[in-house]
Amino acid sequence: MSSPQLFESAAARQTLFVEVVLPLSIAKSYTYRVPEALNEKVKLGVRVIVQFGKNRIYAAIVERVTEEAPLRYEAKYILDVVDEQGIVGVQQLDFWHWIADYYMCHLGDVMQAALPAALKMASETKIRSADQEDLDRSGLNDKAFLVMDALDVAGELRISDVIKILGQKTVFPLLKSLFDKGFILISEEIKQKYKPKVKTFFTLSSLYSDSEGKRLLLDSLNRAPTQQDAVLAFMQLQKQGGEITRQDIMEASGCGSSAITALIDKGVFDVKEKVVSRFQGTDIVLQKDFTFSTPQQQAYDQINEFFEEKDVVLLHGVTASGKTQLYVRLIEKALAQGQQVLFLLPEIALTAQITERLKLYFGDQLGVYHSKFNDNERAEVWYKVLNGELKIIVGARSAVLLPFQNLGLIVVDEEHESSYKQFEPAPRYHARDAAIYLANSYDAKVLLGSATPSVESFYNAKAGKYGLVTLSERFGEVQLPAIEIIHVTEEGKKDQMVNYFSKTLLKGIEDAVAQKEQVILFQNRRGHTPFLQCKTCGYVAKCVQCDVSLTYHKSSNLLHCHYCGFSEDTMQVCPACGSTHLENKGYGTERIEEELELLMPDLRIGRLDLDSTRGKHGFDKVITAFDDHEFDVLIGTQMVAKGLDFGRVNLIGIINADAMINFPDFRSYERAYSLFSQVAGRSGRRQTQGRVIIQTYSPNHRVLEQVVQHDYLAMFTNEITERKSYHYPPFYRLIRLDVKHTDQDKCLDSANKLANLLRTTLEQRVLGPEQPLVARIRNYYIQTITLKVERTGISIVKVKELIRQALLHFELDKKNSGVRVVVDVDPY
DNA sequence: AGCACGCCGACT
DNA sequence: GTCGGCGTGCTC
Repeated sequence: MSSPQLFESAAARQTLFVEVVLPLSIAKSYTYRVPEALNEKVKLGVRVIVQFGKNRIYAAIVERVTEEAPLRYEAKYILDVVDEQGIVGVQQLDFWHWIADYYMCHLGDVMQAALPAALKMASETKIRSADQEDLDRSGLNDKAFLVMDALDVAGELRISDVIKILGQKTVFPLLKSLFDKGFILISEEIKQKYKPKVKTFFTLSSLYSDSEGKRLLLDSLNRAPTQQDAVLAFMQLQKQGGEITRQDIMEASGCGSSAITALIDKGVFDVKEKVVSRFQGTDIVLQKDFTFSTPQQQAYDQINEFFEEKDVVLLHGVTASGKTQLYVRLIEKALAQGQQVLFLLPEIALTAQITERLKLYFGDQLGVYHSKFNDNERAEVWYKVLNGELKIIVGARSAVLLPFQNLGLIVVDEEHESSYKQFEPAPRYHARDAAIYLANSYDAKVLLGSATPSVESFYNAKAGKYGLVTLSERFGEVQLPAIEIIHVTEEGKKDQMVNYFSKTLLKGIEDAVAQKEQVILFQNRRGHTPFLQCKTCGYVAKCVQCDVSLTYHKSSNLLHCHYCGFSEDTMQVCPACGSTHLENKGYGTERIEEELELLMPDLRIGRLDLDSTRGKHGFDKVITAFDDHEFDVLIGTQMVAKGLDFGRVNLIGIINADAMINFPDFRSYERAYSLFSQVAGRSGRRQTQGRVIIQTYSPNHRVLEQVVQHDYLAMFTNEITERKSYHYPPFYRLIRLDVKHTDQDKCLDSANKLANLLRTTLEQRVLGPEQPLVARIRNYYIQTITLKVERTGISIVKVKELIRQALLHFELDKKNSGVRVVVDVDPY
């Protein structure tokens, strides 16, 4: 028997291999060999530097460490190990696998979505002149000469720079020949993008720590009054305690930066660098002392009771019923047990208001995470979640992918929101559903909250799969708003319409503003005019690469495509027939704003849509301005519905309800119901009853009746019967396959082939192909195949396996080459 | 995702 | 004849 020492050294000499996840959309998994010197360093979840392909270098994540050498090929060596500790744990890796499996995408896709860019690291190939003076350049051709000239000037060039300089794509052979001849050096440089933020702090040299020293110091500076001031200011600051920066001293003394530099040179100040957080500490006092109302207390008790036996509880609470306070208490409870909490919100938009409220309660234990944050900030949150420094994360969809350690609770607020689903690119995951899986793996609990739960969640609750808790009383006895329906056609006949505004709505706005109240107008369409049509020949301005009409935007004075971002100059003359009779058809938020300005010139109007809220704080600015009563009226798209509380809003106008209701999708009624209810919920928060005016062409539509009656249950019952008879979720699962190609015929042809392939095994579950609403985007024609899969009889795993097989067959057929297939599981 | 390889049309 | 276009296939 060998001694432990001997055994250990034998292990160290063992050849190790690592299976890694590359940040690429690739189906295969790759194995690298570990140089002996790095044996101790390779661990699950650490990043390793690997060369992949000829000259590309990536930071990959170790998924498995093994002693088995790959049989079919010689493994390349890993070049280095980046991290001491894994930046993801076993649970994250398992979660990544689940997402890749369930949503039918590659592990690399999930890695791409999960890691902040700063942790992904990029390889940048750089070239440099070899500085060999004796080499004769006269034999070089023009292009090579150009490259060398540029290198003399710049010193260093990236390959992409060379491509620009030469104006051609293939530069590699040229660079290779230059390299072979010894003219240049090619270096592969990995740079770590994440840099911690460092601040410089000042302390007084230890020579002057006692009062005698201080006196001598000040005396010695008699002939340098500015420096003397600086030192005095510093001493003053020191008394207040805390860290002192150059900025602080400059502000307190009024001296410049040079005086301080001089003092550093004299050895008066010691400087030390310290890594600081990018997030400002909150000095806000925590307000922990609120008390529940009786219904809140009951709901709280019920939730906890359900959590004893169920993993998920749905909290159905009408707007303003005080859900946030329930969340706060539940979060506190999880924190008390030393657990982490994830609080999901549907959109960046929402975070500002709720985050502020939660920050009031939880201070620095709380971190915020969403896509509008810059990479360094995101990487910082990542590390703090990993090491447990942050206990609560408030974030949008991608926050479920953070490396939690001991998750105890996930709150999914506004769980019905469709923005929890990612559509482009893969992974096309639903954050609410993924959260439920994730919670299960941590043995954590999930609380879904909504005033208008999604039909699936409510069904699950009714079926007993989730606990169901209802909060039906509005906090502080606020009444539900009174909702009026305006029949646009009838009003038009009675001459009661002014363009798109009914006189009732205009009068309502006038009255509200006279009472110093505010108004929100909802029109779910951005831009000015959704399409421009020639009155003479019927020509419509269309996007060159998509099958959609271009929307005129007044702010930019351009025609924009909302699908691909294309824009072009607007026209005065019809390009088809030369007629000048161009008609503006339809209304977007900009046009509503414009016409309202004309009708009521004294009104202060603000706009809230994608265009008016660009930039990190764009949304907050508009919201704050409205909250400060800088506007009387806020015109917006569905952004205005997202759970914002404004004290002075008492009238809501929905300009045109029909577009939403008649949208061709199985969820359109459900969506319309929740959107209208959420919008309506913005009115009448304080003493008075709010008022909602809905303009429509179909006043008797059942959804509108249900909105007026505030009857969620009626909507649910209706929907659930329809879903059952037409084979939709929650009774059937949907999987959508989009077939895309630049050639319309080939697209249809291949789509038919794929559908037939699928039908051989999945039979009548396969529907289509059919042309989607927008048949071409970015020059790609699209055909859609939909699978409806029953919940019993066949396992979803089996179905996905059959789809994978069909896709494999499909790709083997050369005739389908160049055709892209996008799979979307639960495409809603 | 890149990037090389390979096969076709428009020019020095 | 070659340059450079794009389609196809591979990367441990």
